Amino acid sequence: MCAEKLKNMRESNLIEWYNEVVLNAEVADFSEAKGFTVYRPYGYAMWEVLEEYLDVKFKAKGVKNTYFPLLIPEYLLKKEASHIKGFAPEVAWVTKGGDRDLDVKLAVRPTSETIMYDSYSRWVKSYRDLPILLNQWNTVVRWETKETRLFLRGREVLWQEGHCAFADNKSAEENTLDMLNIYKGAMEELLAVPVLVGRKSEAEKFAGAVATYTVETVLSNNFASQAATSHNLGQNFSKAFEIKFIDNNNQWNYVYQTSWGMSMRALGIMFLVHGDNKGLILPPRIAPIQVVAIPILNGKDDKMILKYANDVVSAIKSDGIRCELDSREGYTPGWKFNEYELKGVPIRLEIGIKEASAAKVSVKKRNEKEKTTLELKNIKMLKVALDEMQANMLKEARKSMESRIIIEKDTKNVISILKSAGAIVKTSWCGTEKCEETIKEKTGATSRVIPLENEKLISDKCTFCGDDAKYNAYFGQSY
RNA sequence: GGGGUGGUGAUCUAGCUUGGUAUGAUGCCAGACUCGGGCUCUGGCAGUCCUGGGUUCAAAUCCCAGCCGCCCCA
Repeated sequence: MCAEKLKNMRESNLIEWYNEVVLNAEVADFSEAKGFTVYRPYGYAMWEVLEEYLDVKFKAKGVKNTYFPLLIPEYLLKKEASHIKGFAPEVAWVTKGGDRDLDVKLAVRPTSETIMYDSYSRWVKSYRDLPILLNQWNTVVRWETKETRLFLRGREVLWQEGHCAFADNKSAEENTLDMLNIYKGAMEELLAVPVLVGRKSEAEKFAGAVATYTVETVLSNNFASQAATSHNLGQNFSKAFEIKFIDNNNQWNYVYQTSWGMSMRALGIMFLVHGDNKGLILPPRIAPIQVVAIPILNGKDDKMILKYANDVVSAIKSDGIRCELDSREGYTPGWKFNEYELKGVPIRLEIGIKEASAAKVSVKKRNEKEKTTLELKNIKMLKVALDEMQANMLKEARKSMESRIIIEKDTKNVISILKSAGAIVKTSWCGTEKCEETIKEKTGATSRVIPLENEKLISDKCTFCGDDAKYNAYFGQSY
């Protein structure tokens, strides 16, 4: 892709930029099945890093991995009323086996609560069987009818879904917040994307949940995007699915449940938050290639340069850094520079005769303009540089996020800002579904997140309807 | 549902008014180049011109029907 094409595109049309970059950086691709994404090795490698990070954190909380069926019989899906109501419009159905019609329609799971909780109801008899702490890495299908977007909105979602059951509500709530905290960590520590943490409104919460918690992000076009959610399901599902146990007082009780999920979408958000007009900029911790070394040959010292470059790369690898040497022939160094900038590789080393003969390397960081040089004996400094870059990216992203949030209580202003996606607005709100519906009609925006802490109200009255305000909340357009 | 607009190698594109089997670029392959920012040069590869039908000696081009995409309106 020529640089001209990307010029200023990020500022003028973030989504167009995003598509160009994700496709050309070979992160993901469209497929012939409309709305279904192909994750290419470079993109999938990032998912593997995220997966490993989360898996370790989940297991530290006692969660074990499991696998449940892809298909869910219709009657199971219908057991919890608000759940099916929420998902019905986007469920894909299997109605035939070969050319025979099925007696019972099978839903391709849009999420696995129902099929899992049916099993839970048979597994739980006593308080000794609790808690159940399970997670699965899988995909779910939701038949989106709006335009699909790579990573952000696809019909098949690659994710993890955790499903826990407890003897009491306190444990369930604690688990919900624990997981929310893990998601916050993944976004901020790993992806260097700052998040707003809090609760979803009645209208925005998960179908069948008592409370939904979210980590919400803010993009450079002032749209918000939900990166992960954690739900306290209370006893809604356990009552529908008869998940009962006898407690230590010989009393029957329904379990308290949670479910929580993070998907590939988190990566899409990261791309949107960190790129520039040359392409992606990957935070070092998620980057499949953290350092790329490009040999610059001159025709007469090639052997020596390549040997030196290989030695350098080995030394870097032995420090635990994901480092590659790109010695492909037929591509000029300039071509490779552009290629790796597009792919967002954090650090590029240039190794030619100048470097090889002086025992040093030229270093170019993806997020800085100037090239520097580094003595080979100090090569361990790359690790420090990567850590610094990771920290700086989060800092910069946080600054950017904060600059896009406006605290405002003037109704007219708020409406006009929301309508034009001029910012994310924090304001005081009554929190009712009816009020949110009106806001959506007027502006296209929705409530994104309600802070967890008890904050001082920006105003006593709801900015939108004038009733008594209950809490402050963030509003905005969203993907 | 109504209206508009488009469909040409893997990708983008010219040609269509005025019919004569397709233009250029990117790409891919082979090679050259003191290969330090997508360089340059040589040769080659690559197309059911969305599908079906019609008109014609002859259709990417004109006509009809259909399919698919995008935009606008309901």
